Amino acid sequence: MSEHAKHVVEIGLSAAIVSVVDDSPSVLVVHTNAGDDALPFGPFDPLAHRTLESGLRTWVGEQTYLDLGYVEQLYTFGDRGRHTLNPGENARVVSVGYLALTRQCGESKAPGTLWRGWYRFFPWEDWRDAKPPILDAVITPALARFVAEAPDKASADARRDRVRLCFGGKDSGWDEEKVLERYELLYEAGLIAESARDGRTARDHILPLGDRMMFDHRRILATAIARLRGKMKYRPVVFELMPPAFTLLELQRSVEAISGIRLHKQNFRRLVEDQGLVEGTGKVAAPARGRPAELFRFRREVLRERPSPGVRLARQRAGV
Amino acid sequence: MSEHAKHVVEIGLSAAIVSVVDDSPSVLVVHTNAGDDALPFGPFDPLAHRTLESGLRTWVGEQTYLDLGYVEQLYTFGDRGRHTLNPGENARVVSVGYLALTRQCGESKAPGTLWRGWYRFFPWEDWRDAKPPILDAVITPALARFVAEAPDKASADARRDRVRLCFGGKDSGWDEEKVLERYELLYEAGLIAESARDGRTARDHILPLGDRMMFDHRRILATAIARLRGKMKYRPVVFELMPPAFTLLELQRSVEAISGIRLHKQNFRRLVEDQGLVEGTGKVAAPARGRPAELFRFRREVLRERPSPGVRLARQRAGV
DNA sequence: CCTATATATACTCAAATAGAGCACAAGTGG
DNA sequence: CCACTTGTGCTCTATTTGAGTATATATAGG
Repeated sequence: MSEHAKHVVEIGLSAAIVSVVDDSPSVLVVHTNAGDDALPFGPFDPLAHRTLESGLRTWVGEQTYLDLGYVEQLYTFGDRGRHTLNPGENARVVSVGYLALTRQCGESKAPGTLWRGWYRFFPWEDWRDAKPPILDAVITPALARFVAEAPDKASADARRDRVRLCFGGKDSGWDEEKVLERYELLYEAGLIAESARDGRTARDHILPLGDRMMFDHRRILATAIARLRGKMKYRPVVFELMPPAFTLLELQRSVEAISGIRLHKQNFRRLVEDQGLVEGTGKVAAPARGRPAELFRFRREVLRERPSPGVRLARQRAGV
Repeated sequence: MSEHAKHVVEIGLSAAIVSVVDDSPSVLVVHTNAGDDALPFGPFDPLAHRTLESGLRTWVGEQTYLDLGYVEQLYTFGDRGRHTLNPGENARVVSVGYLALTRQCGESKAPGTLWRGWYRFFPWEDWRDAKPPILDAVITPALARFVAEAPDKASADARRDRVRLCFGGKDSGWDEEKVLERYELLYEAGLIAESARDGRTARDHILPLGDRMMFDHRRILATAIARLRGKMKYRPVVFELMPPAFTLLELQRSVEAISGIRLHKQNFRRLVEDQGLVEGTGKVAAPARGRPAELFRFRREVLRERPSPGVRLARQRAGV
């Protein structure tokens, strides 16, 4: 071994592979023996692959039979204690998280893997129907306790501000992009399963706040959701999740599914059409009920025309 | 060695440490024997450090005697051929790039390091005085050749669109955030020194387009500039580069230095003050010439009040 | 002292964008 | 036909952004 042996680590690649099925944004998970879901992950072999991304595409293709369309690097995590199976074990794994989008859905063809709606892991992130009840019922009181338990006043103030910025307050509303900030706050407040697993808090402090995942995979998924929610607005990435032809309502439902909020229908259409993101096909969809809608397709040309084409979110006020 | 030996790599941490001196955004570089500048970089020791960032902070502190304020991870590069010293050598280094901001400037106290204005590496990125002459003189004709040399029409169209999106065209203007896209285009078009070094193009194809750097460090720096130019707009990171008290013009000059464009003075002040980013100190600056300006300080409270406080760019039209 | 010049700061005005809603069209199932 | 559902066109207003005018306060030089 070389004198640099102590610096030697393994690179793990984790992928949040996302698809949208029936208005439900889903992520491909590996169901493990431990009971927890994990994101598909594999080692990076620097001899076999020229880039990290090509390494990722290869083993994802082999393991999941999926052909990834859009792939984007999220973040590289090196935290000890967040990636070890057993607390005693010395972690030498650095994991690079990726976001990948794919159109294919339905049952996963790979053994041991399945599609899971991502709000199972983040029930407080889905504001489409209403404010998620878990917020008032569980999270807000628990965070109020977290503020109250602060060692001194300055620390309490800081905690209070952080809670308000993450989860909104009287004046400030819900920011759907702060997925990671919210998860990290809950983790650091010692309220979720991973906090106890990583030895940050006592087991009886834990609340039932969504399903836990292996390693730091719930954190990677939070990063993925946040990135997708943000990116959607200035890059036409939603269309990676849509079939070749779709109605504007279907498109809107996908955007709503991802962002977790309801949009104003007319304004959504205006923004999408004014930006030249779609073009009509002339055909109409088979109407389940109601007036049949025109089928649209993505206009690839926008990528050349506009500097930052994306689906701006035209929020719909709650209760309308 | 374990059976995973083939997956074992070294992690290198590279940092673009940025400061602004006299309206010139600067980056700390290590002057190497090879003549090229390099970003400070060092190995990551997973046994000594719990996180990648703490590892970075430690050796940067040791090597440069700088106390880093703001630190942000940029991207993890694993490309073979972009990080090797010699083309024959088998790269087993994955480098994690970081952006760090620091107020301290003046001469660097660390031996072998010095501050360099970053536009030395990207002369086409500084539009403050005028459109950089290198664009019309060198870059535009070279890229026109790149388009003309495309193997077929579809490829030529794609190249033309890419050039226009990166460098602007008749209708679309200059997007100061596309630093990385522009660098990558020049690299892939085989026009810059690194392209030849990495064996992508012949040596006589290379044009004098800014100073080259070691490894993929110019790419990391491009990523850093792009990130900072973008982040500035929705996070108050500029203040990490400002002294405790400053005039609004000094603040504007710093923002202009980083973004590489001129701003509209009155609108800049309106945006900064309306957002509550600064508060007057009551004192006034010693006037070199002209009416003395009030000294302001950063209002830390905005971090608690506003969801995304940042310095919006109120562009000044060229020629005014 | 007066003027040219440079900077600071207040305020106005128009264009573009975003947010909310009304009205009506075109289908389905009873 | 009616109740209901979805689609589509259009209006109205508030806010934000982009650009410019006007005026205040300093220095330097004749």
